[in-house]
Amino acid sequence: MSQRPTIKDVAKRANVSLSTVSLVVNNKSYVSPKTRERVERVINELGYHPTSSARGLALRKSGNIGFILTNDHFTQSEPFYTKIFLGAEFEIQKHNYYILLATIPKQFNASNSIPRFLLEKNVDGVIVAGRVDYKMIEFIETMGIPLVLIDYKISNRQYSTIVMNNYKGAEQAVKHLISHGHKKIGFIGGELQHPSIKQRYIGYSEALAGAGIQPENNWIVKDLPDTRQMNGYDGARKLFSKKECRPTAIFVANDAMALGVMKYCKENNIKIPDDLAVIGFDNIEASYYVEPKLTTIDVNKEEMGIIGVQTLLNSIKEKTDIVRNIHTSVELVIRESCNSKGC
Amino acid sequence: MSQRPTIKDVAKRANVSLSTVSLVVNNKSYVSPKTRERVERVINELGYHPTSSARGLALRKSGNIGFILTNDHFTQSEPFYTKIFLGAEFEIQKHNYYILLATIPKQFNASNSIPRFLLEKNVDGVIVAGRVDYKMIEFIETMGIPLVLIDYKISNRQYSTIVMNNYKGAEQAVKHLISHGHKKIGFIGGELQHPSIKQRYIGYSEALAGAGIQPENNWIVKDLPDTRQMNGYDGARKLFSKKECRPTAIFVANDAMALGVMKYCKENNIKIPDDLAVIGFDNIEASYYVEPKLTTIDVNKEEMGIIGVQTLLNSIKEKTDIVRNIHTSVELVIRESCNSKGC
DNA sequence: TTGAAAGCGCTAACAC
DNA sequence: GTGTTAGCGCTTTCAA
Repeated sequence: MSQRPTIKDVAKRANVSLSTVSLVVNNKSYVSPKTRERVERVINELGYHPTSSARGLALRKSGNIGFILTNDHFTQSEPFYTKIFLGAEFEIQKHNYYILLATIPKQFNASNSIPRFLLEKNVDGVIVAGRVDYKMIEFIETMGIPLVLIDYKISNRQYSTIVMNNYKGAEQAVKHLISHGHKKIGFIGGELQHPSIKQRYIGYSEALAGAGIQPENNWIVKDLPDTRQMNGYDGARKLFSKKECRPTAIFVANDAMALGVMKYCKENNIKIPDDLAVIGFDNIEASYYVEPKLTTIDVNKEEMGIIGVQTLLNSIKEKTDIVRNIHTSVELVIRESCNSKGC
Repeated sequence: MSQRPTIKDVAKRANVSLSTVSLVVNNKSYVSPKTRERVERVINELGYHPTSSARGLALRKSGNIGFILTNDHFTQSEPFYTKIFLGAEFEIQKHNYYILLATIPKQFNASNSIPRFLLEKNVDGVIVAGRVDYKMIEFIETMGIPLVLIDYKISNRQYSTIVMNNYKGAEQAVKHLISHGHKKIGFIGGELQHPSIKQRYIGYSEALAGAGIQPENNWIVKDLPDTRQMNGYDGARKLFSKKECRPTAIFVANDAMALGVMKYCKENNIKIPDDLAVIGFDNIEASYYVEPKLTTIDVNKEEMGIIGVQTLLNSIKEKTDIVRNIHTSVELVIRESCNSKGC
């Protein structure tokens, strides 16, 4: 089997030196049109292409970026992070890079959690998607590798970050409710420490304020341990335990909890959307096949991956340390859990 | 910023030669316990790791495999091929390889369809998922790169192939129908040239034969142009145009067409499952939120990716050209489109 | 058992 | 404008 041609073969055949070929291939410095033409002809004849590892070695660049997320995020059935990943894969191709994927345990452990591509200098930059152990971030930073975080924000530290526009999404949700005539609009949230949930709460509050509505305290449940479905259920129970001044609509901080709310309502004969309008956030897959289909805020996961790649590639190109914080678009998806009849 | 240590640094500090360090790192030949211990200590002190591009250059191996699929397969909303891809990503990590992804146009065009990683010697093997232009396959073959095809079979040529067990799936579907008391079981298929559809048809025929049932000609529609939903609709129309001897159940060669059948039935007041039992194939996402939910054959997409990786890695390791043909598991998913009431 | 040296294929000063 | 040369960091004969 014939070996593939090297730069040497091209040089020999074109009667020029290695460096001339290199110059032609990389469009560097000036090469006379004649020799350029000749070299190019030979390159085509031979089907020459530079070998990536040789070039990588000489340039100390790999042409790859790393994509890190935790195991559980990669394997969970709701394809949130995998969609971000696929969006990144989609975009990276246009830039002639490749993505190397590594999933790591939730708990950082220096001996086995460090992606091999970091150790082996096999990436020129890294995207971290979702919350990972902060030690991981620190490690990447000490290596001096450009870094972009997607759907994860670390307070008090300056990293480039891509997050969905939680504030705006919440605002849209609440405005939608208001436009349907609702005034008593509740909020069910999980851990407010979670930066996304916090922004959604702020969006909720300010949207109400903007409409001149002063929310009652017992419309709001924000002391839930986390954002899983069961907490939505519990939140609804808390909300409806008090008879007086019940909300007619609820903005739930994510779809998982919204599903819990719907379950509670079904069990307690509260009709959605007639007795109660419900609106979620995230547009998870389950949200479009519950009964009634859930109105929610769609998050463009692929876009987050695409913009993450663009942002990272920019910081690789620039040597300066510009920090960018980008909020990606969200969109109200109107389904059935909230209609005008209820007003 | 301190440069990362090289093999040279280790050698110097441990007072040995480069080659000794290399031997230790790679567990080659015999190194005296003393020096091995000393070298290993220094490696840990310095946090040394071999650089992938340097090693790749010396060994003429990249440590990567390529994953090729067509653009339309990558971007289509039904995540069939992306699930195969994610399964492959999941598996590859265990083997200390990386996957480089390339999507190519449906129509092969030598100037722009060839993944860069092939040209730049950046992969040690390739997985091709789904049907691609045969020229692509040929090109990979002439490069002498190990190849595995997933969900694509080329007749008359010997390649390692991973396909779902179409035959068995069809058999299970039909047996399920029979176990519900159905005897008049129809088949709606698309292009029988498609190897998967063909196998499903054979599975259907033999399952009937096994039960001593001789299918009528007008139970069977297999002259449809392709396997899209509208063809299922048309197929159902053909089937029901003849009044006499209608089937009481239909095995449809894929879910997309099954959805078309259901649409036809809804429009023509044929009740599923009471008037007609329907069973599909593929377990696409839509199949679990149609009304009624479709009983179907699940294809384990992730497993196809996992086994694809294992198979490819084996052929990379062996230098011999063993060809493997693997049929991955399928599973009957019982939902609502086919119950006992109808019998 | 270990070391010296050549080579993997490419880039980048620097010289001419 | 183009060639010479010295690396980039590693592996692998071949000697000792």
